[in-house]
Amino acid sequence: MNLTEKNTIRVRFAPSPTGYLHVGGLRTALYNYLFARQNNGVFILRIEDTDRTRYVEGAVDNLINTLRWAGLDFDEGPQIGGNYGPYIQSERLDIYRKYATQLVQEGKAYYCFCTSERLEKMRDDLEGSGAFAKYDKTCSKLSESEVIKNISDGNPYVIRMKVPENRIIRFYDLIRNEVEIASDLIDDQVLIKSDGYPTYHLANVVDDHLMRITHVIRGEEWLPSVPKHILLYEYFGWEIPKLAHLPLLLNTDRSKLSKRQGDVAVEDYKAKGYLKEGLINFIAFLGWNPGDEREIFSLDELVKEFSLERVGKAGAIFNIEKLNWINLQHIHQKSNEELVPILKEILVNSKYNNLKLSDEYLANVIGAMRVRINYIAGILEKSSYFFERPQSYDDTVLKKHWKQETPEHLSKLINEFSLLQSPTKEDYETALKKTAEQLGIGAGKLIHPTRLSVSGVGEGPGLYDILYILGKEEVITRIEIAINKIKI
RNA sequence: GCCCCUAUCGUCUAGAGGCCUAGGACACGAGCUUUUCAAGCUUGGAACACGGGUUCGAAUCCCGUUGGGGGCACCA
Repeated sequence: MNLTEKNTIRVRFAPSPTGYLHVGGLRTALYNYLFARQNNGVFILRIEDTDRTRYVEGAVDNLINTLRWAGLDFDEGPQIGGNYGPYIQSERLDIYRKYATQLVQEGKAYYCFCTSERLEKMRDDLEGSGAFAKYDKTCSKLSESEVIKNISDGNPYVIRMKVPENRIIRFYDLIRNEVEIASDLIDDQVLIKSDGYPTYHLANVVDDHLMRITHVIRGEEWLPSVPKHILLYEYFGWEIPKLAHLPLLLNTDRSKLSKRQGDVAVEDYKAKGYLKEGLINFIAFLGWNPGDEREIFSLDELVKEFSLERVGKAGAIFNIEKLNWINLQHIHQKSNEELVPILKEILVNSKYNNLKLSDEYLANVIGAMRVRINYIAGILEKSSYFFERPQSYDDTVLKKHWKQETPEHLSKLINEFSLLQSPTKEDYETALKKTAEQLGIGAGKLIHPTRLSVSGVGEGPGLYDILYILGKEEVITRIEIAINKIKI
């Protein structure tokens, strides 16, 4: 290992594969990524799948795909490997056992044969006494022969770490500065579970050390367990990485961001047609800002500007309206053509999946709707008439703009339209205004009923844009249908 | 219950003792534009949780209170 390698900054994102990538997880991954990239460091993905009961099939691939979609490419991890693998904890069981056994031999950990029933009862008894329900260390007093007998009898066991009494454990956090916690408040943490898998605490410390992690950047929920980790680093004689605990992402009611109160899975936002640029930009600003008034950033710009020093300490509410606005700013920065693939994917997953529409048609639709939406699926929500004929006609618009004489006016308009040869938007406009003039009425008397006829609603892009996109034949057909269907 | 973290407009935040009659953005109101709806532009209202210190001077430092969040598992 040469000097440069030795000083390389190495960070990791270490999710558990319990389903989907949470937006909070995305932000943690993002901050790690930004920190790594701006320091020419290494960004590692490690899968923490030590809880077999929560493992979800396919979750690892899903996690990786979502991370890649967001543009957060990792340098070492599952599928791509690296010098410090394997990067999936369930494939490293022998490593954890080796280190746990070492601690037992050194008297820093011990076998525990207490049943979960006994532990539960113990906690129940302690409850109400006002005390913190800590393990009573019964098994730490077992003699070596008792331990050997238990093991040879096949009694299930865990390995617990010994936590010293009366010690104040101090540590420095890059975001929170000095933090101190009394060791008496820390339980004799289980290191190896009875199923042979390690707990988070052991696996995390061992892997961070073995993978040469220099900075641990993770959610604030881990702050209270840092002392356990510090103790483990001490027991092993390892250097403690720099720590940075990020403020939490919150629901509107200020509780930790969770399902039930809106979408929390990154893939849900992707499915709605939020741009990765928009989501990343928004999420970067939940807890960080550049210190000036700029708000729209690309991933590369974030890499340049990001700094852990500027990360805030208080939790931030995930405010979808701000996301919508930021996403729109990023939509502004894309051409219609660039957005076509996103629209296509949404259509494929919609009830319009059988439609065969040209890229040109879709680009035109995007051009017409792009300032009227916040995410691409909004096009289907607000202008389904580009994909199917109106199923109904808006009642309010009907009452306001559909008069006794309207059908007659529209018939005249259809005649005028039918004369046009491959009409442009301007041709439609000219034809409509000419018809209005001949009828001796204002253009509005034709515009509103025509819009209603072709779209079924009273809002949306300019009428002539809609007519142009739909095409002459379809426009005439739709107006005819409306004349026949609408009775007042 | 105990421990830890945290506290500027409704929301995201700027602010590192005087530049603050607290700035920006989202959202909201008004206007302009537009024979629709948006977008855009202009504009308005809106906050230093409270109480004590320290200091010539505090949103900024200290202490306490209150509020909020997180953690206390053979889950991560």
